[in-house]
Amino acid sequence: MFQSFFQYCSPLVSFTREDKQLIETYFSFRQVPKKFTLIANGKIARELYFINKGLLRLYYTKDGEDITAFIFREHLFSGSYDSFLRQAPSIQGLEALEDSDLLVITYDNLQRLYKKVPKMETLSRKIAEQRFINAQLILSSYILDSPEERWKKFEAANGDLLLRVPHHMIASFLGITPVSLSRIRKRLQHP
Amino acid sequence: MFQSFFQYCSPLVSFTREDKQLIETYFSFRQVPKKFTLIANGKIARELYFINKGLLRLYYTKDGEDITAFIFREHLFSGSYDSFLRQAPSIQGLEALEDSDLLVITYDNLQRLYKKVPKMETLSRKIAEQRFINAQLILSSYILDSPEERWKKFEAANGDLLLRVPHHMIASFLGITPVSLSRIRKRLQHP
DNA sequence: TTCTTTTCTTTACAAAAGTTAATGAGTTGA
DNA sequence: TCAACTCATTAACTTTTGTAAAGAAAAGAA
Repeated sequence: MFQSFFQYCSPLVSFTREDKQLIETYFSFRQVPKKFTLIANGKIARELYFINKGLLRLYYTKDGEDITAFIFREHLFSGSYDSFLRQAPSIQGLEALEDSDLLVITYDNLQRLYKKVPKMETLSRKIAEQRFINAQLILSSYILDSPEERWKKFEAANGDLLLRVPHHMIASFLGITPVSLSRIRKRLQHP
Repeated sequence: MFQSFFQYCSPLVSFTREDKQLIETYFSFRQVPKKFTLIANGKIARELYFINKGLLRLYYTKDGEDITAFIFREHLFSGSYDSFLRQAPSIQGLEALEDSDLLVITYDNLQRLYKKVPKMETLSRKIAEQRFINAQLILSSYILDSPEERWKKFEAANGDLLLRVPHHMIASFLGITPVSLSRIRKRLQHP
């Protein structure tokens, strides 16, 4: 149950056997079906999720349309961090794109865990840093690359997702319309 | 010298008098002139800067052109975080847009400080979280808003910078060309 | 299965931004 | 002071993307 979680942690902090046993008691396990909404836009994100199996999508809603902010794969932490960290209403929603198995920790439990296991603070700092670096990377791609280049990079890095996720969700993540994505794909097929 | 630094910290962590005195010894003071390069593209960022006075610009270079990634104001931490955190070559440069007064801490000193003052770990985590939230905010503006809307928001939030920073640097931050920014400004003047 | 919904692609047209180049105002520095 | 440079704006033209609508294929529900 916690195997891939501690595998994810091990390059970041070294927990003792006792640490691990304690940490496990602060998490709960949850299975959600495809299309299940974990965090609704406007609500406060009280939980963070480690994905054992499945796929979660973080999205904005604008003019009644969904715009993908990020797609989380298995063996990653996921959540509406912005809302979770500030404990303020979320401007993003989080939903399952596939039937998913999740490890869940609440905000309050995490704060308690910081006090019980100080190394959790280090883990949290490193995850926050990683997420920052990642956000920075995506942002730099928006700043530096054309939509076509962004598509190429996405395809190279996440080719498998193309079979698991509808293209219009990927298009909005790339900052373009499905129509434009279709044109780009056509352009690249017949160069 | 450290007044605005501890003022910045106080909502995040509460340092004791002894903490503060110790922390001060790990920083150094530096004055740099306008146009001074603090971190060159390709070098590893070994330092982080707290801006007592002045303005710093983080930028990418693509095809020989500068593209602004962020503009740091006084009373903020600044640096090429990506490079600093990973201690890997920077894909960004950092330069002074005005004569600036900086508090400087090195990577090694920061690691030592974590051990001496554990609360620094909490401060670092919270700063990383803030920076993540900020990157997220900028990214969501790229995803959700048109260039025209981004300009309006920038003007509303950072109107004072328009007098301190050349417009073409702001244009590249907004993801458009100076020509396009000029058109947008004209369009908004005569609606 | 059959029917409905979702997903993906295509077309034609409109709108916006990029590119290149020219102009003029304002600064900088020798 | 005067030449050189930087910066902002404008124009003409090209390229790209957005919008709206329609049809085909695939997936899901009754």
